[in-house]
Amino acid sequence: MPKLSQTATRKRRALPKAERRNQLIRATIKCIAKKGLAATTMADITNEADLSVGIVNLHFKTKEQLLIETLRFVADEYKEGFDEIFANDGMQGLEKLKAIIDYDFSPKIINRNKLAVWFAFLGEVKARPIYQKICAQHDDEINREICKLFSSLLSKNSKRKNDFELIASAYSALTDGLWLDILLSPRRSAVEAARNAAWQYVSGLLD
Amino acid sequence: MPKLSQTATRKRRALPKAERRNQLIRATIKCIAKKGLAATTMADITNEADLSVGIVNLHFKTKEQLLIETLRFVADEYKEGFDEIFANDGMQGLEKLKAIIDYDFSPKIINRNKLAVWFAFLGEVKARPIYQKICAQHDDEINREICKLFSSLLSKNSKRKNDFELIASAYSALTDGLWLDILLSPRRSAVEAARNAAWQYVSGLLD
DNA sequence: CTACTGAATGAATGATCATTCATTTGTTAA
DNA sequence: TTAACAAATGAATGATCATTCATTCAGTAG
Repeated sequence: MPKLSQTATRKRRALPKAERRNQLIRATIKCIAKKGLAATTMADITNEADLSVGIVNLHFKTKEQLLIETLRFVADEYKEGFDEIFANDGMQGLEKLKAIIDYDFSPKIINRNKLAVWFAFLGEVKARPIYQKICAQHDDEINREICKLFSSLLSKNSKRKNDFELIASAYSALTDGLWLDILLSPRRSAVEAARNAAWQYVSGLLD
Repeated sequence: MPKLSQTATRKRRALPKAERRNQLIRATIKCIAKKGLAATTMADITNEADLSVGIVNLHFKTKEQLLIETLRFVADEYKEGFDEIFANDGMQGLEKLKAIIDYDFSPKIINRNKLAVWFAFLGEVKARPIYQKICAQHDDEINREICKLFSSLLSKNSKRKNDFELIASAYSALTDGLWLDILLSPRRSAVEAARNAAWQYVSGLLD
């Protein structure tokens, strides 16, 4: 029986592969947030994780692979929470949209480290098709869901009935832009203001 | 009287300092768009400019300095066009806002190379205060102007009279998000759709 | 034409960094 | 307990890259 946990874990303890990988990914997130994508080295990451330099190449073939899986980790994590809301049949229409907005500006998502990682990778997208692919995959699915949601919400509104695609993409863009805002100016008030701005946009559409 | 100009410029021709600097900045923009911020080397830049490796350190002290001035170049260029519109007293209120939207999605601004550069630097902002400072400076001024504009536009609308700050920041975030969208998915239709989305947001506020 | 100035060059340098792999050590099955 | 395995280590390696600076050369003044 291994007694892991708090108690002065000795060095060199072997961990299940999945755990080590997660540990390294978490360290990578911290490093990218602290030093930027361009400047984080393997040594930074393994120091942060308190492990030896060779370990990344053991669990991920290369640095590039670790970076890719780090991006995937952040993207998947967002998507999971999103899917959970969408799969909840207890909520309908406006209620569901409200839940999405709450989620998008909840502490789980508005974590400056993860925002920094997300935008660090986005910044390289034009040059690295693989990053683009990872980001685009989720974006497409999310956009489809948001589109459906607005389509049903607006079906009764004769004036905006047919604009739901435009509105859905504006909504997504607004969210991205507000996240960027929060990353750029981390005032305490920014998150609340951003949530209000998103909500105001939505409620403005529905009256 | 020096006779510079067109005629079959031989190699090694000395150029006014400002011209060389611009040439190097333009080359840097191309390289960042092509290879990403993390991967562009001095050699890439000087190759692109068809000059020797030593020249960056001659005209800019360091690579970092060149990068900073490249960011400033892109930021200043946007700001200049923006200021021109705002300084034009021939336009008022809604007309001015329309001009801003047209500008924000005009070919001059929607240039994928420059968008790529812009977001590449934004992606490093959390780690590099100097980039953050350059971006924030313009953003603040622009936000103030947009705020004033919405304030006057909404003054007659009793329902939204007091929301102009929230609306202004939502508008700016929307624009950023739409730019990011265009960078990520360079469909031909994206620019038109983005302009429409921005315009729809604004017109929705005013009725 | 000659001498002078300073812009431009690019080979050389030294620093940084990802990756490798022989060795060490923890874990587990027998 | 021991043998076999697998995880982890970190010194060594080689590649990449920013920066330097002695040299070359274009342009200009005398």
